[in-house]
Parts: sequence; C-alpha cells; structure tokens
Amino acid sequence: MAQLKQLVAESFEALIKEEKLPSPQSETEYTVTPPVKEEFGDFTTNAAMVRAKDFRLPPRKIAELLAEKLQSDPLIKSVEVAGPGFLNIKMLDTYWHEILAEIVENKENLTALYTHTDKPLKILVEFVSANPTGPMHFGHGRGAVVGDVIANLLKAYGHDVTKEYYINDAGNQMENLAKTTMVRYKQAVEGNFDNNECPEGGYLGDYLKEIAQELLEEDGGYKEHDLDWFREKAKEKILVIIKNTLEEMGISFDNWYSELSLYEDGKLDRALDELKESGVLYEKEGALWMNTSDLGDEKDRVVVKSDGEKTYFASDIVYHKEKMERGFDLLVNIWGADHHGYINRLKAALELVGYDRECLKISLVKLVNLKKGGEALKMSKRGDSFITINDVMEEVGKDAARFTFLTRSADSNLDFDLDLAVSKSKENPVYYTQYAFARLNSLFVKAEENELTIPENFSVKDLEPLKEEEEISLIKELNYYPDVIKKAAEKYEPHLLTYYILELSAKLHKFYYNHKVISEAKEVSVARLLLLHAVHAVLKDGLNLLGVAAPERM
RNA sequence: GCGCCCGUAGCUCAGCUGGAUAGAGCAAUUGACUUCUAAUCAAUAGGCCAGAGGUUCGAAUCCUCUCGGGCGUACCA
Repeated sequence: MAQLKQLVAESFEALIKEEKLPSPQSETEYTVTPPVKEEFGDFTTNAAMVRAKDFRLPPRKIAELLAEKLQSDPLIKSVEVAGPGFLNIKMLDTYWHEILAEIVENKENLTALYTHTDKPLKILVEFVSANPTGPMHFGHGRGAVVGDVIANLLKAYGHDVTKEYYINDAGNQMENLAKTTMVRYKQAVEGNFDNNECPEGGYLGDYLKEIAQELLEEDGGYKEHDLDWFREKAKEKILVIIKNTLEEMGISFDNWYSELSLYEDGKLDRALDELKESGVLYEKEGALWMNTSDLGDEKDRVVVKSDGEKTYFASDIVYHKEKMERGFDLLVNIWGADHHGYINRLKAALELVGYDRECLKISLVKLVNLKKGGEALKMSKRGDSFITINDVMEEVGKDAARFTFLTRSADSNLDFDLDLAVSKSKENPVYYTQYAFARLNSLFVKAEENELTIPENFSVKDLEPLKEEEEISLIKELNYYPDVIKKAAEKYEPHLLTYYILELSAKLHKFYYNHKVISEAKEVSVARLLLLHAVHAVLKDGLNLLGVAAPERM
C-alpha cells in the first residue's frame, strides 16, 4: 500500500510538471486502501476527491488524469474512475505473486515481516493483579486474556516486554482474609461452617473452608496460630489457586510483584519522605495529601490517613515510580473499567514523581456479566457463592473462552451466557479457525503421500499458475497481516487480530471448497501448496499470538 | 448532581483518525458430500446505525443536546 501511495504521489508530480494540473494551493492528505468491496479492485484511493480543492478542479477531472498516468505502471492492470471520484486500481497477478513469494520465504519466521525495530521500547505490561483474597472470578478472566494478548502483540511488534502481576497483599482486606481464615480453621475441627461467626467484610466462599481444612490436615490436628500466620498461609494457598487458573488459561507472568515488599524494606516510607521533602506531598487535617488536582484529577488525594495508615494509593505511587526506576520506557496497565476514575490520579502521581504522564498507558477492559439462561450470576468474593473462572473453563474450554473474550473490543460491555456458550460450542468461531488450520495440515499429509511437496528453492515463476479469484484473494488477505499486527499493537486492540484470523479462515475455506490441490497439474499443485503453506504459517502465527491452540487434527 | 464508556439485523458483536449499496456469526428458510476433513461452502430473508440538530461535496463515524444502559465520583481496597 505504501508502494501504491508513492506511485500516486509521483503521478501527481508528473502531472503538475507536464502542466496538466496546476500548482496545488495546498497539500491535503489522501489514503490508498483496499476497497470496501473486493469487486472494486485491489486498491482504492480518494486522492482525486480530497485534493479537488488543492487544484481547484472537479474531482472526476483529476481522477481521469491520475488514472491515465497510473495506467502506464508495469504492475498495474487497470485503473477506473468510480462514484464521486474514487480511483479503483487493479494490479497484475505478478504483483501478488511477488508478495506471496516474500511471505513464503519468511514462513518459518513471520516476525521478520512485521517486527519494527526502529525504536523498540522496554515495556512493562501489568495485568490481572487480582487481590489474593480469593480465586479469580470470570470478569478477571477477560482482563487476563486481553492483557496477555496485548503483551504478545507488543512483543511481536518488536518491543521488549515484561509481564507483571502486582499482588495486593497489604492492607485491610488481607486483615479480613486472615480473620476469616482463622475462624474457618477453628470451625474445620467440627466441620460446622457457620457464616455468622465470620467477621464483617469476611470472605465467605467455599475456598476458604477448603483451605482451612487443608491447613488443619497439614497441622495434624488443631494448633494455636496468630493472625500473621493465617494471613501468610491463606495468601500462599490462594496464590497457588490463582496461578493454576492462569496456567489453565495459558497465561504466564515474568514477574510477581508483592505490594507488601514495598513496606518490608522501608522503600515506601523512604519514598514518601522524599516526596514530602520535595514538596509533592503536603499535610492537612492530620493526613498526608498529594496535589493531584493541578494535573487533571478532580481533587487531591490522601496518601497517609490521619490514623497513620497508608492508603492503597500510597503504594501505587511508589510502585509505579519504582517501575520507572527499573528502566521501563512505557508502562501498560490493563484495568477493569470500574477503575477508570483512578486513571487521572495515577497519571498525575507519575508526573509529580518526575516522569512523563504519557509513559503510563491504561487500557480499560469492561466487566463481564456472567449469565446462565438469561439470569445474572454473582461474582463477588465476599458472597458465599460465586463462579470462578475454572468453572467456566471446564465447561467451555480454554480456546473457546479466550476466543470469546478476544472477539470483542475491550471497551464494550460483555454478556457471557454460560448456557449459550456451552450449547453453541460446536459453532463457536474458534472452531471455524481451528478447522481451517487442521484441514491444511491434513491436506499437506495427503499431498506428501502423493509425493507433492513444496520445492526447497522456489521462485516467483512457481507461483504463476495462481490466478483464480480465490487464490489472489487469499494472497491479498495474507498481505494485510503485518498491518493488522501493527494496528492491533499500536491501538492495544487484540480483537483486530481475531477478526483478521477469522477473515483469513473464511477465505481459506472458500478456496478449499472451490479448488483442488492434489489432483491438478503438477505446476498448479505446487503453486497452490506454496500458497497454502503461507496461509498455514500466518494462521499458526496469529493463533499463537492469541494464545489459542492450532490443532493438527480435529 | 458531575465525570467516563456503551447504544448498529431477533440474539452476540465488527465497522468509529469521515468516503461508494452499513458487515460477520448465531437463530430462520433453501441448496451442495461415491470428491484433499460438510466443525465446510452457496443462496434467501432480516436495518430510520437510540432520537434530534449541526459541520461537509459526503456522517454509523466528528460536534451539541435529549433519552436509555453500565461504571466511577472515600482519610475503601
């Protein structure tokens, strides 16, 4: 596309030089893109319309001049003026063969096609960071998958990416967790779990009962323990549960960062003291505040409460400062949309501790309403029953669950009906794509049985037999891949890749239905195999980035 | 009250840095397997893009207002 744009630009210059066009009054930007409908051609440009004012000429007049000029390019088959002044450009098959050849050459390492290396950044992607007070609920699952794929995309695009989970293991909630665990531990002796004995704000889910029982067994009978012991034990065991869940979802982290560790080595106090000295923090009514309201926040925020207790915000300031000190150029946080009110204060804080607020990119993921047969299900850890992500994974499977999250833009609300997801599982789009992949594998095996393989050294000439509509259409689709990765990575929108993968799968299925590979003349078979190997490679690469399995058979 | 996000086919959603007749999947109707995997393909039907103004050659897309839904607005975490 860049190449085409260059060509259009040159045509403009030539026309001006030949005095067929007057000198432009201005330079309006135009686009060269694939057209909305394939029958319009291979590329379309709005140049003539957009630049009508530049030349003070009617769009169609400019379009006709441009068309004539472009016609003479050796790779262009035809140029048509359409509608209000669009130029529809059709390329010769050779153009597409050359593009395919490049993809086939790189099929073992597609990253070469889309990795940009001019300015790789050191990026920290922090996501999930669910409190260690209970198993992850389904809403966390969406953020987890989206964060994971954003990290994959950024890495694929060429950045140096670290994935981190921030463990909120300090503060009041952990106190409640410890107290509840202690009660449950005592109750486990009798096996009678009365919720009324639990503290207010306690965690009533079954998981703590199970954990209490485990602790009792490990102790070999009831023993006295203090609250600290329960806090540590509960956290430890819940983190194991969380890690297992993440593993089941195919998610791993490079780093687990404990909030408590900020407290333990005095980092937090030291940092706060420094900020106080430098005048970033101020005292008022016995509390310590940060002046965030000058920097886009609605009001100033309390960092240390009048009772001396530090707020969650305090550790967040220091945590993010510390992230920057570790040498990252960009911090990407994936948050649930319910935290959006927190964005401005954290960006302000980052600025106040001396960094550019643009170093922090916060990507919001809307919460999920889990339903069963149209009825909403509870997802609060404090309630006595809630659906964990494991429950859902068991029912719908990892690939389907991931794919479901990834076929929606993160900022739209998502109703996830369990009954629907399960009943439709055979028709889930994920199988559509996986089936396309499996079909290719199976075909390659069959081809080999017929002694048909792709040549070690091939040339563009080997691709010449490719001229069917479905073949060229597949090549065009393959050609978009690097752009899709770029766009998805730059916009932090994984669903763009998902939709692309589905589109490519559709084109593959269509080709597969309409054309044979093995029974054709040898040159045709080989050319098609080369094409299909490219499709295979892109599907595999894309599914891999999405963290969805690419099965050899189905 | 104020702030942010969302409102597109019966359902679930794409499309939003303005472009041609608004797309896909599911559900509905119909057709295609003695053929490299029918978990597929093809066709039909389905829409005042929540509503009203505005900007322009051109608006689902940008601006303003209204109405619906979600979320946020703590010396909570």
